[in-house]
Amino acid sequence: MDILQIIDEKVPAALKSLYDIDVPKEKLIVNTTKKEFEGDYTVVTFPFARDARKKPDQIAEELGAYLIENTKDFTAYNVIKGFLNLTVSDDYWKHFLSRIKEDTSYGESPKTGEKAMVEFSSPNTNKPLHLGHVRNILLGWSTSRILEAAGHDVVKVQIINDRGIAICKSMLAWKKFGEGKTPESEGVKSDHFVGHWYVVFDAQLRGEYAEWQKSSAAQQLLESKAVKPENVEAFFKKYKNDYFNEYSELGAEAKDMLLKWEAGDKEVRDLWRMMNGWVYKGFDVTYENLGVHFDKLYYESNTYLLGKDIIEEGIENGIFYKKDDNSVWIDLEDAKLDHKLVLRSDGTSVYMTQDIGTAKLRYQDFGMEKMIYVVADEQNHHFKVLFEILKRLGESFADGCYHLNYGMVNLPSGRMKSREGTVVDADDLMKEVIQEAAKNGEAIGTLDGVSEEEKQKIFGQIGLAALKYFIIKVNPKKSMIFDPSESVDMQGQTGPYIQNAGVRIKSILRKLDEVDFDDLNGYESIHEAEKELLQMLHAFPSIIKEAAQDYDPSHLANYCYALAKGYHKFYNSGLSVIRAENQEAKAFRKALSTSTLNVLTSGMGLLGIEIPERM
RNA sequence: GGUUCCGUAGCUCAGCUGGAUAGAGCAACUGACUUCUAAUCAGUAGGUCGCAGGUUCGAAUCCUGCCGGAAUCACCA
Repeated sequence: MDILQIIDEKVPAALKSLYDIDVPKEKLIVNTTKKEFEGDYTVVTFPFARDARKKPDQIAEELGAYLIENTKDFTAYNVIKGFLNLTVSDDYWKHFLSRIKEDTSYGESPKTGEKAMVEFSSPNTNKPLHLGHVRNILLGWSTSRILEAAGHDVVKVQIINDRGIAICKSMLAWKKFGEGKTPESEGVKSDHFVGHWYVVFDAQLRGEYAEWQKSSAAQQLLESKAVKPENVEAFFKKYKNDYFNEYSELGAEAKDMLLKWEAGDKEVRDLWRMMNGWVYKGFDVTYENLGVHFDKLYYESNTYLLGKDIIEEGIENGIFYKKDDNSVWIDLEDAKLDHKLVLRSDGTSVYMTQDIGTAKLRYQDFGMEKMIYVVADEQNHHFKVLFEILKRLGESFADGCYHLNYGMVNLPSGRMKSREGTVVDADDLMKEVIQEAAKNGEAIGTLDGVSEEEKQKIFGQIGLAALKYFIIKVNPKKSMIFDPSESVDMQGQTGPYIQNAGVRIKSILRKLDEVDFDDLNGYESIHEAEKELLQMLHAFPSIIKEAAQDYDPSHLANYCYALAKGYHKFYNSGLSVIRAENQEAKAFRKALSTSTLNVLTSGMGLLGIEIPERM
């Protein structure tokens, strides 16, 4: 039985027997004992003092004595200022180690049968993926894996924003200026090729806008708005969107294209299919390189009309109301969310309408109990409203909806801006970290005998580990500063550091001769470095549960680092595995090393990080 | 202005439902490789946990108010 369960049961029983008091669960605080004190687990006795009408020190003393007396799993205790430090028997630890040493699924919970859907990535199809997507994808992917490990059935989906004005801009620019060029003809990765035309469009538009600013129409506008000369520049900067909609020729053409698309115009649809095809082909490569995939893709072009019928129905049920101008709203004031428009006065839908419809469609497709949206925190409000509406519509999964919001990724120089060309491209980024890993690897020279192909694979694993870990170790809620030079760090609290612990173990296991695992039961006196590892290994299942419950992979990332650090420490502590003092020690340390490797492999695997054979 | 999130070492971050003297990494400095992979380890130095109150045996953690930063509050997507 799990030692923490034993404490959970025995301590209340002891208090009942000693003082005839009943302690509620939340008053029982158990921590791992701090390094500077003797013991493994600590019970805090302050919360019992009032009911027991005794001093904490005395309670701790009596409780400790009782536990030693009545359980075989504790061998010693000490009391310091109301803290009862318990020492767990070596036998318990040896049994624990025997149990997990060959269990590669250690840490996973049994299947709950509960179905969870995770939506992540969900890019627009007008340009390649960038650093912001990378954070999103890594969060979504690892959260999916963690939920699986916690026993859920997980469906990984994305909604691809494949229609709208943005893609029309790329399409229009290619049509006008592309001269029939293709990704193949230019030798460019196909999503980057499409992104190029988006940039071209913006450049053309800016040129057109600059010209227009000198026109009489522009001057008239300035006069009518009474813009002062010193404010002209700022005014035009802000006015750009209005210009696009009201004056721009290119804007008119793009909007015309969008209308034609909606009308199903064959030429526009063909162009759209071709350019989106290019984008998907490029995305596939990026996803593959990142090591992620999806179970089901939803396309906005198929879902953007969904939800209208739900709104119509909701009007009849009094959930929505219609204004005089025919627009449809929902009153969410009692949920402190104001009123929200769900259908425009011309009857067309907005984002919210579509999301309501898509949610329902997904429920029809999969019948999930949980629905996790991995979307940046700029949309917090949107999701609050969405979930509230789903609740009022009586959707069964509404309570299981969760917005996994994460903060923006900024550069040391500030926000990424596409206009200023500071957007960090996902493909470039991966290439850079892998190059850095290769540079370091060649310098260290540990792979000198390895084939070139194998080397490239390993450098890829190391580089990606550095990048992924750098991003995933940060609490999602926090906006993060992404310093490219730090993201390629391979020392200290990094992915490669953790990989290195695993690689060390693999190297030892390769060289280790046959050992009878049963011998570990005869091992005497577990050392401190070994004990620390055991305690950390012991905590693994609860770390996964916690990460799943909080939808926070960073817990797991930090845990993996602590475990790797523990192993490096053990490794350097003079306790040799191969040259262990006897067979018992060898068996014990082999089991300890194997277990650590298994947990590192599982834990890092849940983060989407592999541990290479050597490095 | 309303709402939400954030503020911990020079920098990047941990710190679980309140628990012992607030921890890591980077950068700086000192040491350890004919050793089981030194992408490692041991050590030195670095702090008014934004500020002020409150709750209590105990607060970085919970509550309130300020200060500073971010996001959002569209008949945009």
